[in-house]
Amino acid sequence: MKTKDKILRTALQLFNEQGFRTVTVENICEDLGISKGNFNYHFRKKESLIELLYDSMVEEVNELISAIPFEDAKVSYFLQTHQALFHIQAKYRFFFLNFFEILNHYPAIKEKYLQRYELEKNFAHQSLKVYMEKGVLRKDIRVEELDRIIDVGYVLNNSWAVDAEIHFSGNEHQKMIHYLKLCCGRLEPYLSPSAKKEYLAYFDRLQKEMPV
Amino acid sequence: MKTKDKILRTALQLFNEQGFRTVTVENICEDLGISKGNFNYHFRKKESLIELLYDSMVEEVNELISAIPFEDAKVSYFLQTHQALFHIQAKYRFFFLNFFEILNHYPAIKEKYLQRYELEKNFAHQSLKVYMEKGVLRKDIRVEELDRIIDVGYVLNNSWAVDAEIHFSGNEHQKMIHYLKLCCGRLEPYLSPSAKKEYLAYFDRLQKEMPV
DNA sequence: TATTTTCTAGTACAATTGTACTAGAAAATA
DNA sequence: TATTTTCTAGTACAATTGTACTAGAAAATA
Repeated sequence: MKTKDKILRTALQLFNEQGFRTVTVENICEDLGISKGNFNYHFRKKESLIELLYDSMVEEVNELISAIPFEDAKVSYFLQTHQALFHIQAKYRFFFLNFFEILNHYPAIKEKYLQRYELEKNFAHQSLKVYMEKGVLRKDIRVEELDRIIDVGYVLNNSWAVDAEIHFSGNEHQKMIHYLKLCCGRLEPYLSPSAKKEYLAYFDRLQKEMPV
Repeated sequence: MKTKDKILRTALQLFNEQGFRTVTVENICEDLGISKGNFNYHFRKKESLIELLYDSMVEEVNELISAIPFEDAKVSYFLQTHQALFHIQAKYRFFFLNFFEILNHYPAIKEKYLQRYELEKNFAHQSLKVYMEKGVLRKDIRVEELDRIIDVGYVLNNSWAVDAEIHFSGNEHQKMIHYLKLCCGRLEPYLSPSAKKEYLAYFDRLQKEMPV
């Protein structure tokens, strides 16, 4: 592995553990056993670390989204996608732990983020519409309620990691299940009976997959 | 107003605007037109600013909670209390903008926070139980769903301010309505018919109160 | 092999920041 | 009025941090 990649990997790890503000360039170098000069050769600015890591995350999310099967709408796909998304978010959790501060300090990242936000919101709207048409969701959901479901989803996706860091003490698998339920459960009262069965079955299965 | 209070007020304002990490002691002194030495006389540590501000917030929340009328359960009380809570949170929003970082850097605050968390969670459980008994909420809500409603409420309460800062552009009143709906709307599908009417009427009224 | 490019360590330094300390003004109290 | 307490400004300084720069090693290329 090249030094540049090692730096990125170590930075990500330390950022996730301590928050990006607390971690200094020197911490990263120390942890990695290289000199500050070496770091400086690969990254002139500390900022570029954050931006590169953000870009990596976005790339992973993009790959995930483009792989969603659209033809047949199933709750389990919804849950599966969210599960995968949560894994990516956990991998880059420093970004969510310092959400406001990062967006405030790195205008380039904020702009990218806001662009994605628009795209993803449209995407969510379309998805839910398809779900209603295909009978996964009840058809009598008011537009206002649908909007709220989407908005809440966004807030929860951006903040579950903080809650997990502060409150959750359990293994990674349990954490995943807990927050998946937390975020996706908002659909529960709107699911059609068959979809609700599928929903509950998904989590039963997930619970059994639990690694001892 | 005493210098000490002026410092607290200015600090709060700057923290809310720029995040507590960005704001230096010097910024506060400059904004206030006093010397660093003066600041240092009133507050030996920058930390104590944060802790005092946190305590003020908790005190205001405590007053609010202790004033909740318990005898007759009504949705509008639930909404009213949340509205008041949101005002307090907006007043001290720096705390929520830098939630993870503050809890991570100030163990004293984290401990206080976690203690409150337990208390408030029990409180929420009791409240919802009363609501179910008195027919505000449907009586067939599963325990798991009830837990989720409470957990989601907590996450949303702690993170709506960040979302507002990043995404919302409107006046304070509109902001309040938007995020009140966002957070409290999760009860909507569980409300009894009469309570749902009350719920919708509350927001209709709120919308009309709108200051031009 | 000779030359160029890539990489690493080490040093230096400016900028930032919190806070300790001193001197004396202003206010309160005896 | 004399004395004590509270408050303010100003200076000094240590600690932290990011990054520029130099010298030379290591690797790649001609």
